[in-house]
Amino acid sequence: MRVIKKETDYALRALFFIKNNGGHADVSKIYSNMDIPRPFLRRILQQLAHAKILLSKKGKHGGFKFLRPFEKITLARLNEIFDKRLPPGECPFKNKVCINYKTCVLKGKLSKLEEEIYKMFENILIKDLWM
Amino acid sequence: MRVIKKETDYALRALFFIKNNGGHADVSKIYSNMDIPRPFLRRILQQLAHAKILLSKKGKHGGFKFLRPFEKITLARLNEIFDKRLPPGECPFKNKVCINYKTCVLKGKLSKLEEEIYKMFENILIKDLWM
DNA sequence: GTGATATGATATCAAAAAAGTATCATTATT
DNA sequence: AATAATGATACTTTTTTGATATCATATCAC
Ligand code: FES
Ligand code: FES
Repeated sequence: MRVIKKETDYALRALFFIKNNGGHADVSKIYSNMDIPRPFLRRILQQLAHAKILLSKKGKHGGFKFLRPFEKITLARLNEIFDKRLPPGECPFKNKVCINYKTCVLKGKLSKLEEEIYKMFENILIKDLWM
Repeated sequence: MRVIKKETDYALRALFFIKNNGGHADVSKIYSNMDIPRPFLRRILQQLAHAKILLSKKGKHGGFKFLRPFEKITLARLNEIFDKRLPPGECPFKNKVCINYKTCVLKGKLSKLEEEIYKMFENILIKDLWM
């Protein structure tokens, strides 16, 4: 079972590096210190900036830093950047599975299950995954 | 996020059908009543038999029936047939991610997370997903 | 025992998702 | 204006999932 995907994992590591680098680093710095494919890392950092976890700055002496204190970032928050959640009650299978979509109760139960997993993730701070 | 895969879903439905069919059915019967690709369904039933959820019988008047009462079958039990669990403490990524496998604590935390999800699954009876 | 009928085992193929790459545009510093 | 960083985004490769096909084996009716 794959709990999180590699993007989430890489993000976790990159954030850890930034924290240890005084809260600021650029792609080159992170890349030269960790075994993450550079263009992939770049895209991940961009997504973190997009998600307002990091703040990016272009040009010389640019790079990434935390937009807000990292202590409160949860796994849920990080994970949903890279592993999109279904809208509640939506069928996780590209239809055609249930005979009747309208009367199907399973899709609700499955999305409730995802909900519960996310609740679990809400209680996990990424800083605790670093230790 | 994909909580269960299609195989698990199909298995769930097939078992539901068998239950409603008096606890016994063969592939043709199930196939003609549900929208599951026949050879795929066949393989899934074989796996259920292998996992001792169903008992199979070959030849004329053969088919599948529950080996034990279905009431106690959990989602955990069903899911792990189709979505193999990592051995505890094992890295979910094909190595090369952590600088030092031996000192990595993350892999343990991730496998603990899977553990917790499974605990959740242990408390879900498949019969409750049918209702 | 033989033929029909069901599953067992397993190899292969196709589609989708995840992982990884490449490129050009834009902005900040000097 | 030149340089050095990220932004945006399209593309390719690899892996996983979903689906198929085939032959072997067991059971039953006759
Ligand atoms: S409609 Fe998708 S599970 Fe029922
Ligand atoms: S070795 Fe895989 S997560 Fe650390």
